[in-house]
Amino acid sequence: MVDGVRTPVAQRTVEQIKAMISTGEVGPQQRLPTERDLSARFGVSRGSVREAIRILTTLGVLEVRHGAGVYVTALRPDDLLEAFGVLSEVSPDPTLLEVLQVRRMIEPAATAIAAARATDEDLKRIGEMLDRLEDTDRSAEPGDSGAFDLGFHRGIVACAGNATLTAVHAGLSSPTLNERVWAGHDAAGIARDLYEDHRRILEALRDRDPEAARATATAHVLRVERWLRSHLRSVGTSLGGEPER
Amino acid sequence: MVDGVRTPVAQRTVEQIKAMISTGEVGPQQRLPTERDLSARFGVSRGSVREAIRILTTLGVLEVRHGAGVYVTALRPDDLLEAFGVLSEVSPDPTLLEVLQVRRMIEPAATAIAAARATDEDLKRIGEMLDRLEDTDRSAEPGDSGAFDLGFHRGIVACAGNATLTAVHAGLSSPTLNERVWAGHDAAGIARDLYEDHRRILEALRDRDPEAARATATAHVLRVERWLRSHLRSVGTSLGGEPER
DNA sequence: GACGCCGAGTGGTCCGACCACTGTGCAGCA
DNA sequence: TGCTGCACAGTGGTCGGACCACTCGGCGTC
Repeated sequence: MVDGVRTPVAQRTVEQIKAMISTGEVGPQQRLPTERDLSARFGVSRGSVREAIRILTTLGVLEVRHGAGVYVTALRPDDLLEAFGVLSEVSPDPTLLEVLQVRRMIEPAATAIAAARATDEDLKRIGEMLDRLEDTDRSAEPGDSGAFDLGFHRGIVACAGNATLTAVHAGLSSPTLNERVWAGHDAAGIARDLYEDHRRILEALRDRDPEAARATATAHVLRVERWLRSHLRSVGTSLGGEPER
Repeated sequence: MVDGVRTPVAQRTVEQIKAMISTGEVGPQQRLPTERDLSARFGVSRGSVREAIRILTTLGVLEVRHGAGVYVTALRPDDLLEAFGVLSEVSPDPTLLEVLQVRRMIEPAATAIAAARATDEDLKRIGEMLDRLEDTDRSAEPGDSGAFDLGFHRGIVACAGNATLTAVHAGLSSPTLNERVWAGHDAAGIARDLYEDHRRILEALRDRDPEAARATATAHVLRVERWLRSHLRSVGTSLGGEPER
């Protein structure tokens, strides 16, 4: 048995754990043997088992509960796409435009679906999110404002009832990305425009008007995109800024 | 409900490394300090640094070369979304419908953009892909057919010139997922319809007609989606769709 | 019966050692 | 001179054991 290829232990362990899942030895939501048991079972060190678990955790397949054990997730799209967010955290600025372009494709469609599907509680929750957004927009620092802006849009997308869509959208609109887009937007004076956009979107949702929802959402993303484009052009290429020299 | 500072060391290390990247201390393609150096610099054990590196490697941010060092990837969207594929490997069938719904949002828009941007070589390449698809469709096994189908659609999306979009689309149309959708489609006899769809899309692209491109692409995805829905229903699955949380 | 403490078991972290691989520079050869 | 080949230093890969932090369930108290 000459195996010419030398497979890293951690990688092999990943495969073994995945096999345990796909063979049904442990199902979704169920608990995995302890790290020490797996270590003995696979004949590798505990550290290697931990690295394998780290990988699968990052991929959204496993979930670790300190002191309680390692569990298989429900394997839903939102579990598996959670890691997706790094994209918007480390990508260079031009990528932000690409991301917005993708959002321009999915957010209007999602908003249209939401207009047809949202329950009264959904609308109430989204409305409250918007109220808080406007409150903090006037009083607190822009950081909080961004969080509620995020909540507003995510709440709408969630109403579309498509977990995959929700997860993809979440990845394209992480807090970090939002922050990078809006850094200094208060001074730019387009806050009022955004305020108006949000209100119109909410009205369209309340009217249960998919077409209006699509149109208002499109206009909104387009406004952000255009603003970002001109902004990037004006400041050049200062990604993440240079902190203290 | 004050959130304490109980941040795990490994997680914090991930943030610190990400910070090194986003501040530009280490750029794309560049080499990171050694594990031992990072260990000393962050004041954590080498094992924890390794776990952090594992996470970032899984996310496509870092790349490890045994004996040579740890490097930052090009940070292109396709690097960062490489791990995206797990979605289609372990997700339950109803997720496939969700995925197609998302594709219905982005693929028509992408095709429309492609119609306006595609070069002659692009069109030539896509046309050849389609020829090969039809050839294998008639002669070889459906597996190859799926590969060319994938190539056709990916080629179109790539013409849109948005790497993020390309990567997202790739994640939503991995070979594994494609295979699951089309398992048995030859027997279902809709191959001819798809053939027709593809030809119309290509014609729209050649006409540089964005609206036609959008319409034909929409019709195509819609056909696939409808086919899959009826197929899933026949085996007793139903579309989930109730929003979580 | 309800409350609260405590200990066993689990993951989290650290340390130090050694193995496996890579790249480089020097010595030896043609 | 020019190239080849090997040794070495540096890097990631793996290991084992030790201890810390957290969870949870059982036992005692009230």
